Amino acid sequence: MPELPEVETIVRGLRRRVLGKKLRRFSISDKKRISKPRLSLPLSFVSVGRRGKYIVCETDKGMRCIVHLRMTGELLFDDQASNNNGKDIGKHERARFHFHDGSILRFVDVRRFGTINWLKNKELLPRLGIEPLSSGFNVAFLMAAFKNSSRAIKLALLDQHLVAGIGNIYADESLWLAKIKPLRKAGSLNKTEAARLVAAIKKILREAIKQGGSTLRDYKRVDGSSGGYQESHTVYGREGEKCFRCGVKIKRIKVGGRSSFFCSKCQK
DNA sequence: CGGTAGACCTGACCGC
DNA sequence: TGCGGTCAGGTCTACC
Repeated sequence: MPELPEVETIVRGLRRRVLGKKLRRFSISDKKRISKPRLSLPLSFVSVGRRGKYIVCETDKGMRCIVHLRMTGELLFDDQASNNNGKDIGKHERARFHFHDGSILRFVDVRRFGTINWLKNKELLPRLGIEPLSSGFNVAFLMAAFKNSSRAIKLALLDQHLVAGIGNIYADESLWLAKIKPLRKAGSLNKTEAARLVAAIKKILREAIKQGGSTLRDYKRVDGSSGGYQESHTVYGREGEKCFRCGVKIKRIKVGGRSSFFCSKCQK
């Protein structure tokens, strides 16, 4: 489900709600892909951050809690008063963080691909590429990273070891804005195109964060509300509809097995 | 190493 | 109403 903007939105929501709170219990109801920790409780979350699509919560007890939502994971915060009006989230709840003030944070995950790992501080996160919103992600970086690469540009953008956080939606949206076909060989971009792509990625990710991410199905903010950026999608999910730039119908193809939407006229 | 297909899961949706 | 096929914001492994 979530890509960088969705994960960033969740992280910002978590910061306001759980930072400094005392965790008194961590319970698991579906242990698949969730590590069974020996925690020294209570503990406090002293920071909540994001690396690529990972949520990283540091504690005051020398451990970090690393959450990856994969396709359908959600983190939903309930204070004592409201309970997110839980419909059927109980059915897919997989773990729960219980805080001293009675509030809880639920990990809900229909497809059960999501992961929660408690790591000692010295244990490393998976190796990840550059953050696309960092200053180091620039034309020089992209030209060097793509040099001699014969794979499709879209696949390069989805490679988390190269750039961390871009997924299927924002790859398509960025390529449309940069006027580059998803199947172009990554190594074939010239400097002008690389510059357009870098600018497009940053612009789209920033705007998507501003709108709280894209909700197509499962993704929700920690308060249960939906994101708004799906209203701004230019190509993703718009097969057969008119390109906002040139009016030609948006096409859908498979690239690396993933649905890819683009305009065959204005993306070169 | 690159490229690809399949695996991991559940549910929604579509056509018959 | 039911059945089968297809699809889904992600990533990992096996195999050519």
